[in-house]
Amino acid sequence: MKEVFAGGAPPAPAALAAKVRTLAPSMTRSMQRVAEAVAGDPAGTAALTVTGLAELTGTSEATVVRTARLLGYPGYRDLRLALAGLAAQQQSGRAPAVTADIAVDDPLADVVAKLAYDEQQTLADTAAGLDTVQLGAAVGALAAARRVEVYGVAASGLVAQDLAQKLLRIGQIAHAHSDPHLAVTNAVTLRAKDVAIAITHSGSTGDVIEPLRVAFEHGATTIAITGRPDGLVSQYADHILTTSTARESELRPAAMSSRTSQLLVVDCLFVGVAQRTYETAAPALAASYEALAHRHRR
Amino acid sequence: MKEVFAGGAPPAPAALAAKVRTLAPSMTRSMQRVAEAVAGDPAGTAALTVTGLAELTGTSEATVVRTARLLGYPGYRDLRLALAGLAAQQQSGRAPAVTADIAVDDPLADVVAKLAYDEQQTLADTAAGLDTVQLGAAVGALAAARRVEVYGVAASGLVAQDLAQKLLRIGQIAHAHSDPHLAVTNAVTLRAKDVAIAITHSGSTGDVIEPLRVAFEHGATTIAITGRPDGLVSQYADHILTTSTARESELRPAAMSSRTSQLLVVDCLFVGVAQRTYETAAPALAASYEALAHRHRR
DNA sequence: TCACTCCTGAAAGATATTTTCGGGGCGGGG
DNA sequence: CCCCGCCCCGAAAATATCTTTCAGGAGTGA
Repeated sequence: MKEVFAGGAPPAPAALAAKVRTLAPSMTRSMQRVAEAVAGDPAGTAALTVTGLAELTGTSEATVVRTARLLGYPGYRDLRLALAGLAAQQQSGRAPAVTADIAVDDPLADVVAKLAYDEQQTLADTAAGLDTVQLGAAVGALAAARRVEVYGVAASGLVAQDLAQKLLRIGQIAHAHSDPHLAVTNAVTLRAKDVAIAITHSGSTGDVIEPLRVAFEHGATTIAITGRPDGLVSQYADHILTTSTARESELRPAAMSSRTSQLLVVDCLFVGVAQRTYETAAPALAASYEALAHRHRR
Repeated sequence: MKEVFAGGAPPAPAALAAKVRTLAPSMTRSMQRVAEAVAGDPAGTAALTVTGLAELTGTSEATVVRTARLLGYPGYRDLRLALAGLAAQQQSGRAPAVTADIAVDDPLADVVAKLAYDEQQTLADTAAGLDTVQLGAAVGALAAARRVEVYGVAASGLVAQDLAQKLLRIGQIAHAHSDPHLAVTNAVTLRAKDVAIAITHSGSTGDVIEPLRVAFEHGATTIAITGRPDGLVSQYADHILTTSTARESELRPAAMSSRTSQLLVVDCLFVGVAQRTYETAAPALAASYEALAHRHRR
């Protein structure tokens, strides 16, 4: 039987604690015990059934239901839902501790939260700081490129590989180099219409600057992805894409956030190029997907 | 066979939307309808009984309960409580997620904004969905490991390298393998106290599963980082770390968000291990920083 | 086409919630 | 001081809701 709830009063979301105080005087003793338990530990009581809450407060199911009614809910079931909501709010509300640095004795849950938060922050900063004009120019150069070479070492080397992998999948000729000698050797062979990209957080990684310089001097279009646009690498870059830098700490090396930032830039480049060369990129993407399908079992 | 969902899986409050996306592929059609309704309108569905939700989605009560179970709750009742919590958070919290797909003719500024937003979302989902118990177990195994081998191909291969690089910097013996044959060859040499990690978004990449299986059978501790905890790879994993999956589109291949998610997990592992082995990790970090300093010019 | 597996929903079974109903405490009047 | 009546209270019945079982049936591979 569906009992239509009388008064137009919709259940209270967060005002529950207040309501308890307001109505407490008009409650009987046992109902007060129930209300008290509910207001004192929303999360805990939300996990209990009527019977459970009745036992906890030393009362009966009937009293629990009566209390729920008095608080403005159609029944205990609805009070319980409201409690769950309240608990969730309280839970999410007390999370501002994540702005702190990661400490040696932080529990893992905190580590996860802090890392996620920091990386989100890095992404926001990068997106805000990215010069879309420079990005557009870089995309244009890539889309028209005959061949693309990407230079990066260590953590940035992985980003370089990521970019090369992506460009390959949309039919571009792209390679990543992390061996500085081979990179220079490779750079010597570049000409106009070729594009060279250097990725370095510090902007002063010699092993990466050198091949970019060589490419630059041989007439290739050069792009730098760096966290220090005033760094040495910029001297040889036609287009400069700036990544953001987050504060680092002992347990959170700079490589972590710079990588996140660099990857976002790389993704933007990739999508930009894919848009510009959609006619060829789309089939290439589909084809590479198809070709790999049989490598997955079951 | 590793139990994927049983035991230590605590119900997820905010991770629900992410969990739906993660598990959707392994759901049957009717269960997907239920999951979709739940993820699409938490507040609305929280107000419904099993029967109501079954009718709304055109399925049966049994299917609704099955879906709740699959999502990690003991039954529908608990799913409903979680939904109420989620609804409350959305209500009080930030604006609803309005993620438009990236279109071919989006201006670059939009591309940047959308990509950044999507990746932030992915990070939040991953953090919310990460099982800290599993993470803790994985960290423990790594901290005590004599030797660590990481397997991954293509995009996941880069993540594997990233993890290996990081572990090396805190004095662990770690290597990444992307050549499947060499990986298997390597896996054969593993023993107890060694740790093998497989990284695969699909959970069914044969080239990565095979070395993990070999390592598993040779007594090494095995860890899987995957977006499909129900995938084949989990059979050979002692610990399973789940990455989140964002919906993908033509211009935004799955590799993009899965990589972001995987990297967060890797970072968490790294920091966790660094904490546990702080005595040796801190000097190692400092030393590697020092050793690279002269490679930066000016 | 057939056998097989696995999804699916109807209905039985188990729990949880709500309602009913009578016992009993407490205060006021006799 | 005792009796009466009011109303709070909880036990248990009644109802709603959730869970499990079971068998039909769709889809799939041989």
